Amino acid sequence: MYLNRRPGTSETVYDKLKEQILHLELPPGSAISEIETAARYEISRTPVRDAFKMLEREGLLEIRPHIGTFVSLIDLDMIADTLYIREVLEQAVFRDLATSHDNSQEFAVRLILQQQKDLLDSDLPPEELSRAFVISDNAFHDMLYELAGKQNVMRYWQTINSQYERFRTFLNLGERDNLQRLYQDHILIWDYISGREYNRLAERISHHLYDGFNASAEVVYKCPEYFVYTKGYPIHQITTTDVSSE
Amino acid sequence: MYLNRRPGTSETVYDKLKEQILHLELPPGSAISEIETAARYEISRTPVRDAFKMLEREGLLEIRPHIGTFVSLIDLDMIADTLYIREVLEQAVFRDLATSHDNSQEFAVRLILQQQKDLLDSDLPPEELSRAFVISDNAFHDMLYELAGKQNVMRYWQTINSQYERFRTFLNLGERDNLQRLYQDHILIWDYISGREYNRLAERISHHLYDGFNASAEVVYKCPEYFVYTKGYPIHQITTTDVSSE
DNA sequence: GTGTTGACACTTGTATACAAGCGTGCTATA
DNA sequence: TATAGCACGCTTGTATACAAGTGTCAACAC
Repeated sequence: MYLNRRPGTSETVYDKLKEQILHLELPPGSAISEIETAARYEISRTPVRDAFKMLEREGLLEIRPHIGTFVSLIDLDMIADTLYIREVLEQAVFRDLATSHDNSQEFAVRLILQQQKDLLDSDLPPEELSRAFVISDNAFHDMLYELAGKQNVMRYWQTINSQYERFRTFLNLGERDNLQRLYQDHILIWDYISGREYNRLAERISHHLYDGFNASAEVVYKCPEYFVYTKGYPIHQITTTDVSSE
Repeated sequence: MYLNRRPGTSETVYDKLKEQILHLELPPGSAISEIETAARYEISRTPVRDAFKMLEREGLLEIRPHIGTFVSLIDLDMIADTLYIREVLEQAVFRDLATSHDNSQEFAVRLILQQQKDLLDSDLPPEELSRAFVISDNAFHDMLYELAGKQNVMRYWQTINSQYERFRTFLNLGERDNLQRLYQDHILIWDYISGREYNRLAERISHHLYDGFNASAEVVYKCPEYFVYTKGYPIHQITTTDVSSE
């Protein structure tokens, strides 16, 4: 796709903004101005505009000409589609890996799994723990894709992954039990790959991906203004118009 | 992802440039200047730069700061990965469609297939024929994704599809036989969906996608300077350096 | 009191001037 | 003649001024 070029001003701003959006420090729906951002980083509007355009294409910003730029709402229907894509791809890639892998790859994988166990046994504060675990979680999946020789598949997927990533930081607010379940899933997934148990593998991958998503209803209701449904109906009535005529 | 906004200057330039790149009117490797492009469309550099940045993120342009901007080479390894992704996704989506569909959808699909038959029976010049057929081909696949309720999956895929699209215009230079085979595949694919013949369906999808790609070696050799391999080795030695020391 | 209208402040879109970096080719020198 | 060095022209990157469109709100007419 696109090579990582040397860190330019645009890229720096892009990275910082993206991190803030993904960590919900810039909450969905909030306004974000070019001029203000430029002033904050003490640069001109041009690189800020570049960064905004990139974030718009990833679906993280919504630029309304002559009106303003806003952090996009989290589209749950879009996340469902994204998860479907990942489910299908991951089942195929991991299946390929199970077919082709040899035991020489065991060590690298076990290393990451041990790291995750150590994290869970540590006494890190919830927020720090979840951040560290998400990183290690991604490393685990990256590793398996790489072992299967399908790094680019992972890379492609990441270009549409931003929405899901943001949703996940919303979920993982220190729920150590969830992280524990993810870790157990990782163990199982690797065991099934090693043992070439294709059916159980596919089933566990699906479960692993949708687990957090399906259990998200309650937490979504806590911040309904962050979310939107593209296909279906919003979870609460927009209150700007009167509905008495109905 | 990102909504289609009203046609702005940037988007217009983007569309025109993309079409030229995809149709190889701007050949891979050729230089393309911001100033020159701006002059050609009688606009300033700013919207041109926006368009360039977008095309860069799609992998169609390569912007080398302070050196120049070039139409990217066609990366055959990347295309292979893209095809893999499409193969996996399409097998899953079409399988879902086969499971859920009812006969009310028959008419719309048959309409497109009839259109393709008419195209093949017509006496259009090769280039026009292949262009029209590619459009109808995409419509066929779009339709099936839509019937399966997975429009977004198709949309996601299209964001990484540009490379393959460009490669396909390179292949389809009036090879009526190839188009005939594609049409036959479409007939079979729809028959297998209707008949819920899952295994044959998956097999035919793979065959359908890789058919043209695998038969491409000879045509690639005709324009080796258009192509590049990311993972493997180039198809011909770069002649800028002497290899006598080996 | 209510509805309309227009000025204003703010946004992003566009144009342009300037800065910075790279490559080429000429030139001077050994 | 060969080579080192420098100047120039080209590129994209950045900053900034201006254009154009939108929403707000206050003033005014009814």
